[in-house]
Amino acid sequence: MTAHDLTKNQEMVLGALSAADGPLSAYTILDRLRDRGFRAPLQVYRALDKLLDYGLVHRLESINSFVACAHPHCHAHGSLAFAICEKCGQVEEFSDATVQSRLADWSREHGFKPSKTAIEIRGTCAACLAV
Amino acid sequence: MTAHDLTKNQEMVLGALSAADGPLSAYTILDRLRDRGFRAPLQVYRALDKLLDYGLVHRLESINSFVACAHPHCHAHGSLAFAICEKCGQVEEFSDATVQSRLADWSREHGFKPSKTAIEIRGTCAACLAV
DNA sequence: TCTCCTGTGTAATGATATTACATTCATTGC
DNA sequence: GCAATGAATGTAATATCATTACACAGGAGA
Ligand SMILES: [Zn+2]
Ligand SMILES: [Zn+2]
Ligand SMILES: [Zn+2]
Ligand SMILES: [Zn+2]
Repeated sequence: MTAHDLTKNQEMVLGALSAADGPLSAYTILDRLRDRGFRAPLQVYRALDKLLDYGLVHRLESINSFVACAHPHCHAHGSLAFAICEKCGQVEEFSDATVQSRLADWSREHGFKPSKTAIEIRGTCAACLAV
Repeated sequence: MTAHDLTKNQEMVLGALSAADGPLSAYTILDRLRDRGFRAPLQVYRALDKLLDYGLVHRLESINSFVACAHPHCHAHGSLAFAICEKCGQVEEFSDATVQSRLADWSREHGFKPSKTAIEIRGTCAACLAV
């Protein structure tokens, strides 16, 4: 895993996501970077595209948001799973080898060639349940 | 499972989804029902909300679309999975007990209370690979 | 230098989803 | 029957998310 050489915009977008305590929408990222020169959604989306390619950022399909990878140095990213708290917005990123292999089995058995898998559990996190 | 008494709008939306050969976006449904009196997105979204409640329709988070349940009579809908072909748009709905239980395990171990789970594999289906 | 490729800036547009408010309709209790 | 209630509907406006189109800037290599 080579350290990617990020451009200025990519650095800023990744910085915004890393600084956040939860996932951000593209437009929220834009707002947070306005005083650093960002003006248009496309600047954010273009940077996100690359960061997604590099595996430094993940997209949460069910909430149209993006989150910095929790384990960017570990390349073991097969099909990831996310637990998303609907109360506080916190996200836990995890992966489960059994889940991955079961889904891979299904794909093989059905002649389906997977390209990208989304596993997202929405609910309430332990901290919010404890309140 | 009691047969739900669908309203006129709900019937029409479900009908449009059932007649389609793949998932439809809310606005596509709207277009297909314009000559049956539909005028505004909200008419579609309201019907979809109920149909989702009843389990007659599923939402595909990763493509912002909706699909009629493939097994509406079988109530075994725990956490479903979908394989979505990016070439032809066909969707296969399935469920895997092992996947479900592994995700339930993770949730229990982390004190996370799940409410809705999305498992969506995008890729290329057997038919499209065969071309 | 010329060309190619990547990244960037900007405006406009397209696509998806919700809020707000008024109205209609069936059900229930009197 | 008739008022009260709650569910469903109609419509407009707005909010949110994402892409297309086009012009320009800079670096790498022929
Ligand atoms: Zn990650
Ligand atoms: Zn929480
Ligand atoms: Zn189903
Ligand atoms: Zn296909």
